[in-house]
Amino acid sequence: MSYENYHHENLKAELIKKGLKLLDEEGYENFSLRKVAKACSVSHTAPYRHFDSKDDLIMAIAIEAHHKFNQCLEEAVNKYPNDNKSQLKEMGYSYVKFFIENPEYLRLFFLSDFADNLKKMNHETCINEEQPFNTFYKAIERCQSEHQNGEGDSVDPNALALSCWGLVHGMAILIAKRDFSYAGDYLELVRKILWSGTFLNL
Amino acid sequence: MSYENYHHENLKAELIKKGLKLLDEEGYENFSLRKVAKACSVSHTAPYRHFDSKDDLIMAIAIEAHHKFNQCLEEAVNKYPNDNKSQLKEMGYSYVKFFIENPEYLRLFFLSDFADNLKKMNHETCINEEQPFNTFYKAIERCQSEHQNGEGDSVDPNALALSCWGLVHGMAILIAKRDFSYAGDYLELVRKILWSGTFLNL
DNA sequence: ATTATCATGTTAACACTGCAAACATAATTC
DNA sequence: GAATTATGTTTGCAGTGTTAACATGATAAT
Repeated sequence: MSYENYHHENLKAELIKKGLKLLDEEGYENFSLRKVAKACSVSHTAPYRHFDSKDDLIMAIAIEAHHKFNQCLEEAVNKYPNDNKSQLKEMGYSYVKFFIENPEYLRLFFLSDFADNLKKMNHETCINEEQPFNTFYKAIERCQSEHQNGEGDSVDPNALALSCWGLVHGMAILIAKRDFSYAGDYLELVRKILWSGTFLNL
Repeated sequence: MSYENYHHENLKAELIKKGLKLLDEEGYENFSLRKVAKACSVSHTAPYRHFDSKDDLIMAIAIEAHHKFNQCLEEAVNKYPNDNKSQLKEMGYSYVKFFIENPEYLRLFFLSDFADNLKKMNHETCINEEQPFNTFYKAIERCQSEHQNGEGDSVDPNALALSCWGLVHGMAILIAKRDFSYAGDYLELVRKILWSGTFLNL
């Protein structure tokens, strides 16, 4: 009993898809609801049947993008099923690579106003998405416990997590935004840093 | 022969000042030329006598903010006139502290579209501002040369610079944007990380 | 000194934006 | 079959960046 084209079959999904594309192509500042609507061949207020506001649509787009990101990180983990340290290094590498390949996601993930809203919302609704970095965080925790077993010296777990995460996060941003200029292959440089023996005490 | 109030004495400076304040108070997304103009008690097109566009004004504001930032970093350097490593650590600390205290500058510095424009512009005009991180970068170079003298092992200078800068940059962003949640004193944690003996091979 | 020019402001108008209200019609429920 | 819901359109408003036409204070040229 398929009603092909009720009005638009599945406008909500298409808005997200075309929105993500628009964001990629024209940048965050040039993103507009009306353009997305036009891309879907629909009136400029139609999106309001599916999203409360512009930020609401952007949030949906961001969640979609987060899925890609999480998938990317999980693939890295699966490469080394039994080696926590290698997992973390590979994830750090994928982390940087992801934002080099999708620089527009940086703004989408971290620096739009909605980012705060996303945090609030998820507290109430979908806990799954609350920490898009769950995978990353867990790997750090695993390394922490492993490391603490090894020696008596108490390494502050928070310090380890922050420095670990901060390093890849910072490198990703510096490279993606081209604030750090380097003649060679950036990803190779990152790989060298992460795989060096002294990387963050690991 | 001072003509107090030709029309406005020094509107350009006031636009930058009030603009910076507006940016601080209402955030990047809520910043508008018309609000700045109103804050200066002037018509909404008056800014166009001093700035080509909205981005042009924002850029001027950003340069102003960069001055504050550079000053902050230089003060850190001056604390340890003869100790390169301590300089770098203190700068890293100030780096993070600055963005914790001025979170709105994160967007202004790194994630607005204008950031790219700023880079282009400075290539042509004011080279001084091209690298707002000159101070930071130089300190890294000094540490590099010092370290390389010590041992024969060749530490890739680029790797050292990227990991060093990336670490503080990433921590600053994670903390300022509250992506990294921690019960204690963030700055104390950062201090611990930077002053730990194994910090980035230094 | 008068005149022309420049600097700095204002007002009017345009296209674009997010958003709300009133309306239309397909789909679903009772 | 009637009432209700879901999804779309049209209309309208306030706010935005930007341009053009105009006014006038300040400065330079003659």
